Amino acid sequence: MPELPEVETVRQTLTELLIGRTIEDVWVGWPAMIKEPDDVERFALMLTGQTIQSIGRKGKFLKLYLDDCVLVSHLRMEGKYALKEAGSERSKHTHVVIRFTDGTALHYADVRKFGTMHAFVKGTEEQRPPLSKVGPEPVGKDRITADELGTRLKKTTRAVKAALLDQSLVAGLGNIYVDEALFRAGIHPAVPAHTLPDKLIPVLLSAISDTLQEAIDQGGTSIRSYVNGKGEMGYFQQQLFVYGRTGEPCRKCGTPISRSVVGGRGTHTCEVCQPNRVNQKGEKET
DNA sequence: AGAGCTCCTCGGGCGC
DNA sequence: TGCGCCCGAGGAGCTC
Repeated sequence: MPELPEVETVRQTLTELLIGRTIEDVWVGWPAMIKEPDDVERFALMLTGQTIQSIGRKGKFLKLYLDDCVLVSHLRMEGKYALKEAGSERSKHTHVVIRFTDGTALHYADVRKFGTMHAFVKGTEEQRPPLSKVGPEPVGKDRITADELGTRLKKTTRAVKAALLDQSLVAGLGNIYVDEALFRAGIHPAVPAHTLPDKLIPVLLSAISDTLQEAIDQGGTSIRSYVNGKGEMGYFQQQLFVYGRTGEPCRKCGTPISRSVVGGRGTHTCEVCQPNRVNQKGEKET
């Protein structure tokens, strides 16, 4: 499932593959995934004749910059891009095909049909949803500061995991990396965000940033079906501490990894390495 | 503010 | 063993 590191890897591979290609026409087989403009014909018309200039990313959104417009794409659970020869057969789950003038075509496939695409006139995209709602980046030179992260976490009583999954609080974390980052920080996912001690905030930010950057360096995590724009798998799944390791020994202390539900999401923890402060006070059982 | 529902398909687990 | 059913997986937008 693509989170920030997978989207960043896709951004890098699509950059290699697509820059300079000019769109001949656009086929849409599942109109519901086109969110802007609301008319699919106009969506296709906006892209036709445009040349891909560069590809950016904001949180988990890809931004394909064309001459006059920007294509904003979210892969959600299982969205995938692949560059093919013109005339290549569409798979059962291919919902958008962008044909280029040079005889190649970009296929977008998505088994669950959860992915979305928006096309905006260039320059308006950051002011409009969905990009206007995306919070600060957790990696890179412009990443959120520990002070800012602390301020934001103080404002909510939700479980820290639920808060970190909120893309408007901080961008890019999904279910895999939030569990991994909280393990590395030694913080239990169910701890209410506003109760986190100040001294733990920089520890948490480093854990988030390091986890995501290491995953980017490994080409992402291939848990279900993720591949980058070239069809290659990632390797970070080999470094996971807790995600998907229910019952297996903790890599730090040997305690079996537990599974619970926090904020409605399957959650993986080492109950020894990640003490639940609420439990320690005896106020609430997990 | 935040919990709960919705979208969607597949595959795993279960019962017979 | 084989078939068919049900439910869980989950990001983000929506409602209440």
